[in-house]
Amino acid sequence: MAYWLMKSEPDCFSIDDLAARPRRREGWDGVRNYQVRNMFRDQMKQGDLAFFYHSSCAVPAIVGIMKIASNAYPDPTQFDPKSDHYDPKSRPEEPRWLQVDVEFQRKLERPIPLSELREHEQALAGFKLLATGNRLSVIPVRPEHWDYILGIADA
DNA sequence: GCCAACGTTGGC
DNA sequence: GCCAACGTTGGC
Repeated sequence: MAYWLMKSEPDCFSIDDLAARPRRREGWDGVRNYQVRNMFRDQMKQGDLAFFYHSSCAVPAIVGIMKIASNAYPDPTQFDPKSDHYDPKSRPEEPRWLQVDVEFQRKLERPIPLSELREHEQALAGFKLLATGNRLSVIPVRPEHWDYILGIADA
């Protein structure tokens, strides 16, 4: 089983929004980045766990945990002309973009701000969230980093 | 295949 | 709102 971090702007979709969904599940749609698409397709599996990260907001932070509730499948918004994520170049018989379903697990005891994670640079060496210029909305998390971050949350 | 221009992300 | 970093596009 693998661990991940997935970003969302809370003004758009927050962890509370996920917790309020029927069955606490939602499709993680709208990803339009090939690297993330490939991670969905090749590496992410149902049953994996992911941190929910709030980005582009007053206090960017890891706020909770969700479970990957499906394997990758075509993102329906790419075929919807009314969607902000519509991609006219993608064809249903050859979908370009994938999504997974996610299911709320729990919030952390407290949000762990990015600024606080940076104080643990040494323990979290190699964690791509802390790399400058990182813009991927889905990031793999090494098991030891996952455990370490949970330790910060409990402290 | 190169690379300049442009658009987007996301922290601050 | 600014700007650095990065991805994508398109001309050649």
